[in-house]
Amino acid sequence: MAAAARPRRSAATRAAILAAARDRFAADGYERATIRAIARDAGIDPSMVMRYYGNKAGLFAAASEIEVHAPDLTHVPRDEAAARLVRHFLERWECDETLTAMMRVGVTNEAGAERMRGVFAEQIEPVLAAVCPVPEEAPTRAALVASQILGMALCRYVLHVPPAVGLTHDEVVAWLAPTIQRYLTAEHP
Amino acid sequence: MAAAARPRRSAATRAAILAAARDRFAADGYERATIRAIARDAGIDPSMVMRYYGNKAGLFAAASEIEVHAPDLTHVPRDEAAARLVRHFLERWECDETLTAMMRVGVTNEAGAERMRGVFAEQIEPVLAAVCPVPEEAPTRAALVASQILGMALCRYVLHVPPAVGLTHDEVVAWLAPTIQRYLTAEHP
DNA sequence: GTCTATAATTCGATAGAC
DNA sequence: GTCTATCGAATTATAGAC
Repeated sequence: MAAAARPRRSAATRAAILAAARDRFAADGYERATIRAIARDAGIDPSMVMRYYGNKAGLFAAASEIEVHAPDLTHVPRDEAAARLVRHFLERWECDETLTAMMRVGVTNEAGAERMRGVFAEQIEPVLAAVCPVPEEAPTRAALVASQILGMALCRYVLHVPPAVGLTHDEVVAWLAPTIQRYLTAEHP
Repeated sequence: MAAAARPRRSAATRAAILAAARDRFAADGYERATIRAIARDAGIDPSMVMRYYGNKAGLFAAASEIEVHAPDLTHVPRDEAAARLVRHFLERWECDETLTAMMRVGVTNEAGAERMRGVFAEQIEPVLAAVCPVPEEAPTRAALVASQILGMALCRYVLHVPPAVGLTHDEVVAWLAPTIQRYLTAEHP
């Protein structure tokens, strides 16, 4: 018991804070998610949040690190790329509420919007550019793809529009994939 | 000087409050748009807002009365309906910031989300149902249409994703209309 | 490393004078 | 009909004890 005698729980505490922050930001958005509530959820004192993350903005920045993990489409048959993409985002969205948090904050907070633009530019655009016939059209095509995928996520996971919620994964894929496919590879209209 | 002697400015004040509220809700969302700031913009005292609208929720309810004015599609050639719809919403969105306010609030506030679902059910669904071949498919098709239109509005007017902002009206219509047209009338996949 | 206590703001809402 | 004054509650953030 020389070195690790006293349990240093800082790592665990940090993780608990982050998890609670993601929950709260996802559920309430930036303004209504209070440090106090996050600390209560994490079972620690509000001042610990400040100690570890400086301030509320810093906490959000840490809690909203997004890894979209967009699938590599270069080795997918061209006519299956869109379906693969749609299914990926459905599953991604449903297993990680950070995406909902990012949406909630991105809509009401300029820093959040900037973060979403960053995710788009660094994680979405490059993946789609890899399968885009004309490179200089990639940003536009990626924005179109994003508009449809984010729009479905908005209706389904944030606004809870009943007919959008009621669709199965297969139905969403069947409806959206042809759209995405066209945005990806169809001739510029 | 019997009846209307003293200038009763209540109507003008009410209108000024509403206009300022729409601005603030659109710019800041529900939580950050304060009654004090709205009153300052309107050039009156904060207590007037309370007097006229009871509380903040009442003010938002009044400020977010939405009339989408979706065009009647029953007399439009079937293959032009989608383009008409897309162009209508582009123009509508750019001339009335209430729509942006509704989006900002709908994403972070349950009352706002309920209002958006109401607009969808009462103003969007019926218009699309009128041109939907199979009536019972109307809600699903309307939700798909909404997902694409709201998604583009989100990227373009709220998140300001550069490639989405850079598109002209004609380009947006050219890209989105075939999508909407398929959601409206194509055979259920 | 954790918590108590509190400073400094800011907000929604109310009471009442004019 | 409009404004002044203010209450009570909630927030972020800090200082410091243990």
